[in-house]
Amino acid sequence: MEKLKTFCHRQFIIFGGFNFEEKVDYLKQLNKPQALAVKTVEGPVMIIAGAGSGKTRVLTYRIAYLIEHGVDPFNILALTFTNKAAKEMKERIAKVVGITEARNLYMGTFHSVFSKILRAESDKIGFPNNFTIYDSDDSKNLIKTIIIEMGLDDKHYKPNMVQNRISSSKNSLINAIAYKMNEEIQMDDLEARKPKLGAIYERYTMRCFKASAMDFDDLLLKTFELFQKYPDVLHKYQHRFKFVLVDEFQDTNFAQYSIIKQLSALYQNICVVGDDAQSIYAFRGADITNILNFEKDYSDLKTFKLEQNYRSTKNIVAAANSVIAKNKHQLDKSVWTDNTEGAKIQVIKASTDNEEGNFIAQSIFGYRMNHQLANRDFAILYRTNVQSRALEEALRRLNIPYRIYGGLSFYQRREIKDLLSYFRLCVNHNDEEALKRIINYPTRGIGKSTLDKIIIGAAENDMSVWQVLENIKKLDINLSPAVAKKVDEFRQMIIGFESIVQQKSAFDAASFIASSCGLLKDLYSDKTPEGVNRYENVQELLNGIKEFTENNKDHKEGNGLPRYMEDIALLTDADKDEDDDKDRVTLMTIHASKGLEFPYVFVVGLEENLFPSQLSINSREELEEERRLFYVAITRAMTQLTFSYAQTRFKYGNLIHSDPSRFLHEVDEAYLDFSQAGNQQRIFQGKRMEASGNNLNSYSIPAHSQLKKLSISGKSTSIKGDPVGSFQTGLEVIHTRFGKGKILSIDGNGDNKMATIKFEKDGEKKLLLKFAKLQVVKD
DNA sequence: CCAAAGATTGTCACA
DNA sequence: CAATCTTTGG
Repeated sequence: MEKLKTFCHRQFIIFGGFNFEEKVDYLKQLNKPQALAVKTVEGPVMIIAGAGSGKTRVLTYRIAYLIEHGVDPFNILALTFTNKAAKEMKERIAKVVGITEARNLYMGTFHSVFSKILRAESDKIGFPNNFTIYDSDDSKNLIKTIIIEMGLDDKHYKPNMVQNRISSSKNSLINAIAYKMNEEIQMDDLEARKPKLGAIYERYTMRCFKASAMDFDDLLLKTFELFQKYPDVLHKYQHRFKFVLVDEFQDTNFAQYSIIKQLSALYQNICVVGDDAQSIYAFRGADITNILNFEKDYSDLKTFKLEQNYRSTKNIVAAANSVIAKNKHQLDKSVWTDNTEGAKIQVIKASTDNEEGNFIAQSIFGYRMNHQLANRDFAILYRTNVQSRALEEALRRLNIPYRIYGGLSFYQRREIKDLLSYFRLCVNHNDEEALKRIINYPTRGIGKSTLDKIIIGAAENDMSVWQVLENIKKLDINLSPAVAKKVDEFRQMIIGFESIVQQKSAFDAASFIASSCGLLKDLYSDKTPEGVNRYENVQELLNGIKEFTENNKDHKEGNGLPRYMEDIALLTDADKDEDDDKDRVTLMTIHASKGLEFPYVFVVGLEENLFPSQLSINSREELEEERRLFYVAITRAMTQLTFSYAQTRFKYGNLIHSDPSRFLHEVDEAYLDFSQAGNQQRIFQGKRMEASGNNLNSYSIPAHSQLKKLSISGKSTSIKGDPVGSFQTGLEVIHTRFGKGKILSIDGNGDNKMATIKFEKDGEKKLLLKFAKLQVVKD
């Protein structure tokens, strides 16, 4: 319980250190709106909580307040956005009301809470209680196989697109039947020349059912359907959860909102906490209008606004406000702070992504020295995960320890998924995706054509894939006896594993399976660095299982592998607690940083087409979401904020040029400090000229291959340097594309200086010296 | 059926 | 670039 997360460290010391005697005082620690929000416990309540306004504190104390006023923790449901948030809040509540009380709270993410309910009520919806939860890779694979099976072109029906379509339908509570019956949707699909989407959706649903599997979205959709179809079940949970609290309400989607409404319909003790300015998951179906609907759905709603920011300096708060003011769609609210003025936001300009990394690493090094800071005081936030690489290299060069959150999840790594697939298949034989993954890994002579035959056999006989294996001799699916024998051996191996799983602890079963299926040996024999790494990852997984086994020795539901699998299906690596006491710089995406705070924050890659993302600049809504994301990034910082951008950056192996992000211009200049930004001012001027009709777009050269070639040839100075002045008439030069040529004349000034060059091959060309990247021929 | 070489393609955030 | 899919020769 004492093991605290690095980021909440500070907050915890300030607000969390209550013991039992002190607990009476906690209300005095709250400001007026906070105290009201805590004490108004009956009826529907909405708390609009600005960034850093003590939202978690309010939620924590509200729950503590409920418990102290006689509410049984057993009757409280608190839904959070991440497992980690749930765990942390539980720890904080335990500090106030004691561990025994806190333990009975029902707290978790929507997905984890509803998966538990679905397992408990699985018979109602025709699923076994050991159903598998497909992650998005599993469902994408399945969708892809279905598209191919149906004889459709996967270039036209792109699996990713189909998956998104199905996912957003589910998030809007539209199941396959409703999808096919909805005329509007059918028209849309017809217009998009994708009339088979409904059929794919239907088949996908059927296949998941056959495999006893649910995807993430099913956990919501099926919970809703369960409650809708079985009023008695709903009634049970309504009585059970007399008080419902929802954190990060701005990020709930329609399905989640609908379930909350179902659950709280009887007592109406529903409290939602959120900030419309921090809604950053619309892409995943989150719907800001839930906040507006909430007012409509509950006429006696009481709304509280938390507007005092306790986290950041005046400068940071003001900068954030100046940015978010650009958004049209938002609730009326003004965040302010009593904190000190603080330093201005530093703006760093770098010529390349690598240089950006170096600047930031140096900057961290400098701050740390001058202000006696720890590594954990720093966070580097970026828009996309790929950006972490240059930063990592730079930090490593300066020996600054760091920790990356996100990226490829531990549980998504190939070797981990392989081993987990064995476990999954033991727990649920019908798990088609798990079976496909391991039936021939490690190789045992069951190739693609055999697998295809089995899958077709399953479809033709209306069976699960496993059932085909069970009846391999009876069914005539055209397998040679030798191959059929191999398949049967595989089946028997899994059955053998299953009996171990039933008898032994999770760790004993897991390590037995890992070694006897041949996976460990296969990885061990691979001595490449990646192979060694994979082996270590598997060991790490096994260590995790060992820990689980130890921790659950006395658990009433045992410490076997099936329970472990339920536990981890919905974990992300943000939930893995490891090395938290190590002092490291944090690297993460802005999305992952939501809810966290750091004294020193770097927001990097502030470039057009990166942040805001290229895919978001076409619609006002998407751009506003990007802006909210920027707002989230700014408001993570407590004392010092730094922005940075690079003029060139590698993307898919090509060097591309970038303009500074429009968001940089949206921050009121009064809060920015350009002294580190080189000729930043000139760039702003350039932008203005461009806007006023001068069409010479000097800051967006397309991704010329010349740039790349030149930088390889070692003349990187010419990218950021200023070679424009050194050319004169008569000089022999080499151009990377046009080859050798002679300068005939030069005209124009400064950045617009243009040379007329006669090339040996291509004749006369007029080139802007700034971009031509000419090399002088030396005799 | 398999491994290795070659071609293709994604192209943003996450439970 | 890197992950994934397809082709090819054994």
